[in-house]
Amino acid sequence: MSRQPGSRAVPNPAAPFQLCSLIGRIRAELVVRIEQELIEHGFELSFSQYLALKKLGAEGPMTAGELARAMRHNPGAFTRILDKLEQLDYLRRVPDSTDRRTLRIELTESGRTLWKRINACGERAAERALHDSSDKQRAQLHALLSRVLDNLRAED
Amino acid sequence: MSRQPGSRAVPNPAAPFQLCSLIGRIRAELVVRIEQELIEHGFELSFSQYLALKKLGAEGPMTAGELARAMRHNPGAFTRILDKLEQLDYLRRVPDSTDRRTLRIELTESGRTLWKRINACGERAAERALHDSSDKQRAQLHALLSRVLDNLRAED
DNA sequence: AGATAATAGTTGCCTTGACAATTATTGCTG
DNA sequence: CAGCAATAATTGTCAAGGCAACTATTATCT
Repeated sequence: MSRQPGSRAVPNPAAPFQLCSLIGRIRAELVVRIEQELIEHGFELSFSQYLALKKLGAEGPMTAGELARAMRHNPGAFTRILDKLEQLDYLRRVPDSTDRRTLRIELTESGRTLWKRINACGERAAERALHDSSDKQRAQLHALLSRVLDNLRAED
Repeated sequence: MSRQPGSRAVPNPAAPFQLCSLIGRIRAELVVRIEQELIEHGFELSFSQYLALKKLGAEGPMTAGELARAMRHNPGAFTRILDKLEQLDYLRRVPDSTDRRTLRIELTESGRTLWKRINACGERAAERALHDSSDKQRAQLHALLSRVLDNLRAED
């Protein structure tokens, strides 16, 4: 093996900034870090379940469709995530009084306490990623990434 | 629906910079953009197949294991990706002369021409993401993200 | 009002990827 | 050199997610 895949990339002006590769790797590492944190603290949650609880806790009750769209998850797969979390008694599907098609998804009491604790797992992972970045650098990164996201979401 | 999930996040100093969420969304958007580009140009490739061809084209022949590790793919799943690409005649599994366990993965001629064309798809997606960023900003972003990645990869 | 379109959620089917076990080969150690 | 550990790739099995079809309910249009 003659290469060192883990080392910082050599400066290569021809390569037009491998944004996709960097983003992909960071995301993968973030996911495994958060999953590790969850396991180490005794929470048996998949990453998707973690995301759903996090969103619900942060933004309060919402309909299943809203939550699925917020997580960029298709409704079919999402139903099953809700099934599991409801079965574990972390959330409830409450029928809406005005529209009998929709379901209001609420955290239960144990879901709410769980949320606070898994939230800390995510923050530890983010802090690991950013521990040597100053507030100014974090703000820069946030601004640059936000613009990238907006560009990617813009219609043609 | 009272929220506008697509709008820029409100400035919330309490939230410790949602790095994970931003990265996740950017990655998801990048993937769908590249897949769109591939489809629009008539290439029927999955994102993983695209990544494998891209890596092979950029770095030349390597063993299956090296390629799998470079893509952070486990060997089992990777064998099947190779199966398909070999079946489509984009690459060859060449036995190594010195170690009969390893396979040297090479692009075929048609794989090489395909590589050049799909590479352009990826670059268009990246350019869309960064079109309004200056060279200096791109360099900043690259530096900040590289440090984030290094931090995440560091052992405890 | 009645027909039709649109929306919310669920289910079935299929593909993709993760993990463990397996086979073949090579390196190491006494 | 024999025996054992390590490595490369493949295969089987399973869970997660995407997509399309379906049901129930609500909105729209004439």
